[in-house]
Amino acid sequence: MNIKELTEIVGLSRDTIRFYEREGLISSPSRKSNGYRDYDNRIVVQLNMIIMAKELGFTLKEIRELTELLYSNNLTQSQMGEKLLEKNKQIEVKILELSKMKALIDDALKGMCSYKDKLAL
Amino acid sequence: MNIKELTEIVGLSRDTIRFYEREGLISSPSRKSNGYRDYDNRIVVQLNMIIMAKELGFTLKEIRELTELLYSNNLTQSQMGEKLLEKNKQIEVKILELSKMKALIDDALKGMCSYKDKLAL
DNA sequence: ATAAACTATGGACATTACTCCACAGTCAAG
DNA sequence: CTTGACTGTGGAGTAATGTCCATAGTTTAT
Repeated sequence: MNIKELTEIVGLSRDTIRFYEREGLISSPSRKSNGYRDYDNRIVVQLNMIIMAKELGFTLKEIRELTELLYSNNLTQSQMGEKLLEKNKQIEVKILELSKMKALIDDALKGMCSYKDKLAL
Repeated sequence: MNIKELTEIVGLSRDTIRFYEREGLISSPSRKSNGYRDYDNRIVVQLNMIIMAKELGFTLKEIRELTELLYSNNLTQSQMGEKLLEKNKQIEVKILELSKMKALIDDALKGMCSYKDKLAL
């Protein structure tokens, strides 16, 4: 598919997709005979992953590292396992922090009269 | 307390703290007679909240909105409730997305475990 | 009283992550 | 064959989020 169609599917701009390509977050797609980029369907999943990860506070650099990891062949199993475990731990921390924030807001909603005390201790 | 002590407690630089003050994420502390900022303990909780929220992908603008919300007096209960519910929904989405990412990584790790004899973790 | 460590301010600089622009080639419709 | 929508490239511009610097006043220890 052309880049236009891809932008409509994933909701990223042409420039952003090209930017991610330059930055190595996605691999360069094959080109048609006219030089146009020609994407296949796997790119959609990859870009949605990137969008999600960004919303969760991962930087592009971290995302690049993680995807390189998931697609890489030149790491030993133990190197990869180590890094994946590390990422997993990071994610667990984030989930915990979100739960805390959610509890805070839930509390605020529950007892809105005394909401200030929750934050200001 | 002076700003130096605060930087040591929360792990943010002097400049960052001053930046957050300029940006309205934290309110201006009172000053000593010599002009030095004089922080009380509540600032520690506030800054830790900000750090957490940032790690979770909230922008400073969003964080400012949320804290303004929590400290505001000029909102009706229903306006506030509405916004808090909205934030809560945002957080739930983030938790869901993190769970998805975790599942993905867990899968990758699981797949590797079929080769666990070779793993030296 | 001097040095070392701390504080203040305003403004310049840096990085990340886009976003826009100018200019040019390609393609499909009328 | 022209027009409009699409694509390509390289490079400039922008917003968010800090970070650094020059200059100057204050405090504490020796």
